[in-house]
Amino acid sequence: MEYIKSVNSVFDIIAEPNRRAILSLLVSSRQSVGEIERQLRMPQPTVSKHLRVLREAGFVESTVDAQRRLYRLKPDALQELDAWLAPFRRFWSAHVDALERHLDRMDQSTPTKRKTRPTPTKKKTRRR
Amino acid sequence: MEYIKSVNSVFDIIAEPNRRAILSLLVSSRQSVGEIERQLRMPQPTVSKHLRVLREAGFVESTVDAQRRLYRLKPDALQELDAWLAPFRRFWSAHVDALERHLDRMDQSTPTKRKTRPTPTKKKTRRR
DNA sequence: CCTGTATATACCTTGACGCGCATATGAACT
DNA sequence: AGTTCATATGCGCGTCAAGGTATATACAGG
Repeated sequence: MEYIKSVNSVFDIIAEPNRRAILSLLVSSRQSVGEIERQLRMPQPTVSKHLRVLREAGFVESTVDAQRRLYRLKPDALQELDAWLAPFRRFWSAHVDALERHLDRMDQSTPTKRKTRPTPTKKKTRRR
Repeated sequence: MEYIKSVNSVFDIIAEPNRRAILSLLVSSRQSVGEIERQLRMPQPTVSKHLRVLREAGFVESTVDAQRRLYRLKPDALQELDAWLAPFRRFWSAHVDALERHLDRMDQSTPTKRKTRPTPTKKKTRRR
């Protein structure tokens, strides 16, 4: 009948590039299997298999539309990942703050070359 | 000499439970290899190999202290993951808002069974 | 009913990765 | 130098998951 799928954690799910592509596609709107197949240019069995994994892991859900199945994202799935990430977010934001303070001290101790950093208005996460 | 490790993306890195454990351990403070080995009860070669992967991927860096090597987190590494997550965060927060509005409407349309939801003071992320 | 379309599943192969074990490298100390 | 501690690396093995191909299921329309 059914074999035990050992793709357990959120991390295993999103480790697969094709699955990430599917998720990123579904975040904008719901899609049928054929639409995913064409947009991502991957063979249909591949799409179906990944969709099955995503479905059983609670990342997506499907509704039937005659022969088609429309897949859409389920909200909660990725929140576990977000939660895991939280401590690290605190960690690196602390470091960004330290860097900002350091640069601010640099700024006022070297009055040459102004205009390098505009006034730090809001505390914003720095792009890599 | 050196063989190319095909563990490329951030997602592959954190797909490994032991690596996640190491990262979670390092988020609080820097640790030596031996300390990691003992705290996580994993054989030393395993620790060293995972640390190598993490180091080459830019997640950690090491400083030498005599025979020991102290490993610490590098800030920026996980931000790529955070960035990838952003669209989904928008997606699910929209859904949480919709749910809240729905529940609020439920609340005032069914005056029976009060006390189930206390007054929605601040907009807080809902636990899974 | 038969045919085309849409999606799912079964089987097989292959390759990657993690582990265990042994060993190498290197530093400190006697 | 020899020994011990700390860490890194090389090798062989087993496992597991992804991909390809073929096939099954299911629905729609003539």
